[in-house]
Amino acid sequence: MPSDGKSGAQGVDPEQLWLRPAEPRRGRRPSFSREAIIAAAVELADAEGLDAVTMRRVAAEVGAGVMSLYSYAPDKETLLNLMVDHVSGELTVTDPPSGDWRADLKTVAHLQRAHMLRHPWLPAALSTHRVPGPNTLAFLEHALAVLRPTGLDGASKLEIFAQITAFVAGYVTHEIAQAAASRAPDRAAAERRYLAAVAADGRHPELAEALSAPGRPLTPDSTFARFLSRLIDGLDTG
Amino acid sequence: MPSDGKSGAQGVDPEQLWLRPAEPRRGRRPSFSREAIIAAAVELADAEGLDAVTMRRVAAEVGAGVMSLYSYAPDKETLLNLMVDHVSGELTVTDPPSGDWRADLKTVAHLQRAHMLRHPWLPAALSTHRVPGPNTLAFLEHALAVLRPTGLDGASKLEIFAQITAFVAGYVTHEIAQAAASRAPDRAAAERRYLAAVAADGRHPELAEALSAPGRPLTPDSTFARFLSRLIDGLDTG
DNA sequence: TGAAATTCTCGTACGATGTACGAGAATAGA
DNA sequence: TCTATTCTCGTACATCGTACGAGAATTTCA
Repeated sequence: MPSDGKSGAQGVDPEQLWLRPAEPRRGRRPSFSREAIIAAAVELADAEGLDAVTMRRVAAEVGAGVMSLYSYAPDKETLLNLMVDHVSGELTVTDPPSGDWRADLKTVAHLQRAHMLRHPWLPAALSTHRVPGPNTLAFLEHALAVLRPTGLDGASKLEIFAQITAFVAGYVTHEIAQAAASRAPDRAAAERRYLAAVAADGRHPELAEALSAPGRPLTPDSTFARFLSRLIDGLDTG
Repeated sequence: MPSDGKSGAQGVDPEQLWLRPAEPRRGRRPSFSREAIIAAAVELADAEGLDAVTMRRVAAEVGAGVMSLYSYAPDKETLLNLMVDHVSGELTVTDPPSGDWRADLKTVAHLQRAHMLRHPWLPAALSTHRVPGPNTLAFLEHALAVLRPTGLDGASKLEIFAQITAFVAGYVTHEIAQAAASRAPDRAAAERRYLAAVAADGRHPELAEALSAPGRPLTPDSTFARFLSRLIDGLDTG
């Protein structure tokens, strides 16, 4: 499924990427498949993070030469887009909207959060690679259906979906950083010591008090639900 | 202001970074300054984006050899942290909290948005480099003072500030992407054509309708204010 | 049945990046 | 003046994305 797809500007051309028919019935048959390459890249990212996804490592994983990858994706940025849409295939929604659009929208966001926690590289990849593929569009279609009862116009519905997604990505990014910090106790302790030192300098009384009276520790689940409710319950139709 | 600062784990050690006294009164005197290096890096990022900030280019800008930079910052990640805190110096707040903490918190968020629009690389840098320096902590101190009337505990106040910051960063990221798209008309047109093609395939009726009935175009300013209000007005003290 | 056209494979090579190393220059205290 | 300390920076290396082009596989056409 190769092609040269000349593109004048920078970035990824969605038409070249997603609307390409599978025509070539001549010439040497492909030894690999786009699917296998994407799957290998996703596996790498899941296991070792986005930085581990190099063309060389992906090629080694599928047993191909490095440059063979370029027959299946014109460049790495495209490969990242393909990865994002690939995992978005897990976001399949079976239930039709219930009619309670706020509840449905919260379900959408919870699905997204679980999805991003399963693929921790997603928030970072999403922030730079935003060419929606078929799986992403299927999920968008569902979100728009959920928002139908609001009677809002198209631009508003799209904006709400984009903002919810951005919110979830931001939240999960933060959540993952916290979790990583607690898995590196040395670093977390160093940060606590640093903040304590700052709080003790007398010029940060509010910080000092906040650190000395922390209150009950917050769980990511309930905090997420709380912020999400605030955001969604505040949405008004019209 | 150099040092070797051995750090066992990965990442940046906040104590080594921000709590270092200026002791060395022996040996060759520095030819440059941390300030000048950071300023040059920020200038580069403002003008050409984060990718333009390479050690070589920063060094050239300051008139130093590449490796001289490493006397002022142990590695590039540290330099990015320094850049973030450097520009956060612009976030100085003079007015004390008014007592209307919701209004004050909205002002905080609007300050952050203006700040990030002035330094479009900030959201990306923030998502990976989160070791708060003195300027960041000063702003945090102000935010905590703003939240005092809520009577919330420390962890909740810190969480609210983190979430507001994440929300603003997410919003501005999106806003910048939109603006960049409208500055690359070819790409925007290609994306529109692509979405129109998808909408015409019959399997995306909601998307088709959303695109055909877009409604009044949304301005970033008012959309931001609207989402922010939803988020903040929904916060309850208790 | 060739010959030509097409398509995929992948070794080699190039420019860019972050930074380790260590020799040399400058400064301070003895 | 000697020695310890601190900063400067040329060289070198591993790693990255990917351009190039020769060779292998397969189809189409004469």
